[in-house]
Amino acid sequence: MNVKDLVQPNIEDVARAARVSTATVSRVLNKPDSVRETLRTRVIEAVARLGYVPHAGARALKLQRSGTVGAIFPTIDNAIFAKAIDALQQRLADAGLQLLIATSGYSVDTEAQQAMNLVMRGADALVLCGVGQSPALLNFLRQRDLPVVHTMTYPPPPGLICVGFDNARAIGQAVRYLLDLGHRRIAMLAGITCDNDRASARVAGVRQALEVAGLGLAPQYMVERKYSLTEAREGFRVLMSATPGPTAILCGNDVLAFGAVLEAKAMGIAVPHALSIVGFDDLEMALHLQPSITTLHVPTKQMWQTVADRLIASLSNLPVQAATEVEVELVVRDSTGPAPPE
Amino acid sequence: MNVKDLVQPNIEDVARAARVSTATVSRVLNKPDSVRETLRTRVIEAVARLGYVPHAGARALKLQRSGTVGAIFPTIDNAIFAKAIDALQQRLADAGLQLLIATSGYSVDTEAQQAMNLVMRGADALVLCGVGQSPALLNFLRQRDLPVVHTMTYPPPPGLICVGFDNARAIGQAVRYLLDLGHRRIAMLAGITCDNDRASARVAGVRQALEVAGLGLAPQYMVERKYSLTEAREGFRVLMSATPGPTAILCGNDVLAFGAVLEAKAMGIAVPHALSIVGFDDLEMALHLQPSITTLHVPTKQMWQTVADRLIASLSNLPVQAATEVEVELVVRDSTGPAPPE
DNA sequence: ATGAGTTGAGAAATCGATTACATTTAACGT
DNA sequence: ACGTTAAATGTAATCGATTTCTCAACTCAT
Repeated sequence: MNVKDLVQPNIEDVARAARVSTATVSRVLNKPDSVRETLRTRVIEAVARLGYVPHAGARALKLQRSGTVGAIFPTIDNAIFAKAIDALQQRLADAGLQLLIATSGYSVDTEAQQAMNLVMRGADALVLCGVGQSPALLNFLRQRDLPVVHTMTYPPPPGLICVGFDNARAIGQAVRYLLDLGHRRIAMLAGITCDNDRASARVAGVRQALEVAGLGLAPQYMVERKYSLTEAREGFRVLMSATPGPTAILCGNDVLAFGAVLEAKAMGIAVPHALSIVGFDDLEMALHLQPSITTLHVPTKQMWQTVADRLIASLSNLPVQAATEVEVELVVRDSTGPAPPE
Repeated sequence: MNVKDLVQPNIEDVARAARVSTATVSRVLNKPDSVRETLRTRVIEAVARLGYVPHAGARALKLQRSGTVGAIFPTIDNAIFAKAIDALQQRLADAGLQLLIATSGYSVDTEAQQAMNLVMRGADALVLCGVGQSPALLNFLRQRDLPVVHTMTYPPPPGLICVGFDNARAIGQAVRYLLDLGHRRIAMLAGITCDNDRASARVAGVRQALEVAGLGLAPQYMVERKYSLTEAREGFRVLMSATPGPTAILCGNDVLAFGAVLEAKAMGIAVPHALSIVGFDDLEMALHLQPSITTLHVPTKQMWQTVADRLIASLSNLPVQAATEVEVELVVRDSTGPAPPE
């Protein structure tokens, strides 16, 4: 028992060592100004000497909040989410909040499970990607009255708090840009749309913009692949095997675009002279690859800082703007150009 | 109060709803076989109906463990760490453990702070990168008798548990390979070595291998830059401005190598004919870029699964192998070739 | 039908930190 | 020096889940 006490000192051990009550120790730690100097230094010294660290579980139990925010990402193996986590974590840390991260692997069931997990671990609020959660999960969260911020989509269904952008409208810009360049045979290398409302919205946005121009997205001009270079290259080859081949390809995100550009180079297809390629996200690499990639710039850092701000406001019981839109704009680089002559 | 009860039901609410004691509810949740069928179904039904989720804080308080493992990475904005997190998380999840992630931004002070944070949040064990932690932190962890696994380095100082590889020896392979190709003017584009024992070891490994060959690493052939494409390109230009310029460049990791290759292309330097470039890590992109990049392959997934296994063993009080080495091997691709004639 | 043995379920103590409330100490004016 | 008031500190109840200990109920052999 004596040994155990040494290993994990609790507030009582500190109190004893400083010859004060536990209440005083707690006060020194939480509102130092309410304790007189002499005792305060005694307590601080005892804390340091024993290596005391408050037990967050006990604290959460008593306070009914954990100072923790949970976020569920589809994956973290994608620079766009890595940046998101960085931005979110920093902003939350400034407000004294700790970020708990979980991944769903693009499955709504895993997402629901992870959400439960985070709630159980005491998350005071949650961040979710998109608005395509399982109804059971959304009900559960509503029932618990837990602050939730949805992201990466806009506008949200009524009742949801959301910071994001309109995926369909954003990619529509790119479609119109390609149409203006004279492209008519436009294909799409999309992400997996199942369980992913953002990927779906991007496809829908392409369809819609093409229809406005009296065109369509033929089945052989539409391929879905996972977000990896290998998958992208393979999907690209499938698209290029259509006859006639497309003169422009819109990609579901930059990873797919990188794969497309790299495979085009490997196949000896000149980009942009024979084929235009457009990405989505504007990862760092998009600027550096040769050719640099025309893509839709998402203000990731700003968006996720805003997400953090909404969370902080929610947790302070301040009024929160339900829907916030961020601007996505087309960045024209070297991977796109006029449609080749017939 | 009634409303509050509805929002966050506790075990007592469930017990009341199922007309049993709280002990029975707990038993149903933790060892279902010890409760008779009739009561068990009543409890399960009540749990589902109320949307009850056990309070992890209260549980941790009573059980004196949280089922949680903390990991501190320098950053997550680097595919190598993203992969690491994925592998670690999955393996831990299989064992019923939740991963808590924190980042240090390559600062030992932040690392120590985050470690405290994770300990406070109840982490039952910790994963740290390298062995360059602050002495204060190492003392604290030893004092608390907390299982810690160090990674990405080998061999560890006595007393530390570690899964990793010998950074100096690994990069030594690459140096000898370049020497064999006839290179004599070999430069290094290193990561920031301050507070980073892995980056330092890689530099030391290059120095050592060059000295064995009777060569050295001249100051103008050595540059440190952050792990970003923009920084890498700038650092590359600095190295190439030396006279005479190097014929081969070893990079601290693949991100730096990507930057070097991209800038070489932009500057019209032929790789590998005029200049050889070697990376470290073997990220997916290394294979796909043109030219593909010669690099040191780190078995990331395997390594991190082993880390998870060591953690799980520690937490089960099983004996744990103190030091485990994984193999790093040179993967020769298109970014390296014979030294150009004088 | 009775008692031994077995199984199932409840009552209550416990984990560590916080804080309302009670009590002590200090400060100050007269 | 004394009382009054304000500030500082202590006492003990509380948060929710687990588990030991205890007791009740049931099975089965005699």
